[in-house]
Amino acid sequence: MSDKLEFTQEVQQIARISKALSHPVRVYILQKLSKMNSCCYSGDLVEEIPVGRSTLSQHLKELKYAGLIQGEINPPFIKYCINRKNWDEAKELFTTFLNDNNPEEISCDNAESMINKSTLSGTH
Amino acid sequence: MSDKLEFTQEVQQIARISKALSHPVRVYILQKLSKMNSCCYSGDLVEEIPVGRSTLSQHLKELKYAGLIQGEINPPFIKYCINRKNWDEAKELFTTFLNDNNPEEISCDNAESMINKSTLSGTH
DNA sequence: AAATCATTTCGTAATTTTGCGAAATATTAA
DNA sequence: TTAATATTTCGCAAAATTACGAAATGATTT
Repeated sequence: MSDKLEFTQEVQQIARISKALSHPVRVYILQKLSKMNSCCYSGDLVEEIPVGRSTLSQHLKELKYAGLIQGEINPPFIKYCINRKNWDEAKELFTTFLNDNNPEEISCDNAESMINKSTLSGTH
Repeated sequence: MSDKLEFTQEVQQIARISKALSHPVRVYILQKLSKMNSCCYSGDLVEEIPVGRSTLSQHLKELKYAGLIQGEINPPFIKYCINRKNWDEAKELFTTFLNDNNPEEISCDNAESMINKSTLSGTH
């Protein structure tokens, strides 16, 4: 009851992948690459994305680290592609996470003791 | 061709939601809340999650700001629930993003000029 | 060998995130 | 009114993220 828990692999993986998806540049790259069978030169990307070359390189590195993309070398160019296997795994992971709802079940302890509820506004 | 682009609403929204999902504590909370019709006291959560009360409060605030949860007041308790409407919107958004692949189509410019490709290892 | 080219790594700075304890807030109980 | 309770806000520190230009890397062309 009062034991702190270790997060499951699933929770940690979703957090890790979400972190990779937490920047517009990286979402854009993934959106583009996931739609193509082929790959993109970093040089092609830098022309359409409003960041410098070294910054783009960092974002690509992060996506590579997260396993979502992979590179292919053809010097002096480097092409990046979606890592289909991991992309499909991410797809599976998010689909489960987002759809595994049981809105009928009530599982929270003190759930029934709620009276006089008033909805909070969602301000910040 | 060389014009820098503004990111679409879709790309920005996915990045924003992903940021909210980019921490295990927040993923855990959402996983739990999305599975219940009811809500959770912050006090219930702090017993199972390995962070202090003020830190938990901050995570809840972020999820509230992202629109994924909402609070209900029953002083001195505050219950948090999933914001079903926005949760379903997020579901829709990610489903589209993750499944809108066209692995057959080749759309990258210099795509055909690749020879001698060798796969990069996914190290960091 | 020297120049060129695409990309990455390095060094650095600004900003954001994460975490905690102490203090503040707001309601209920004594 | 005072004490107790649950949660949030504040102040702060450590760490991570984001961004850029300059320098380094690695391969090709002259």
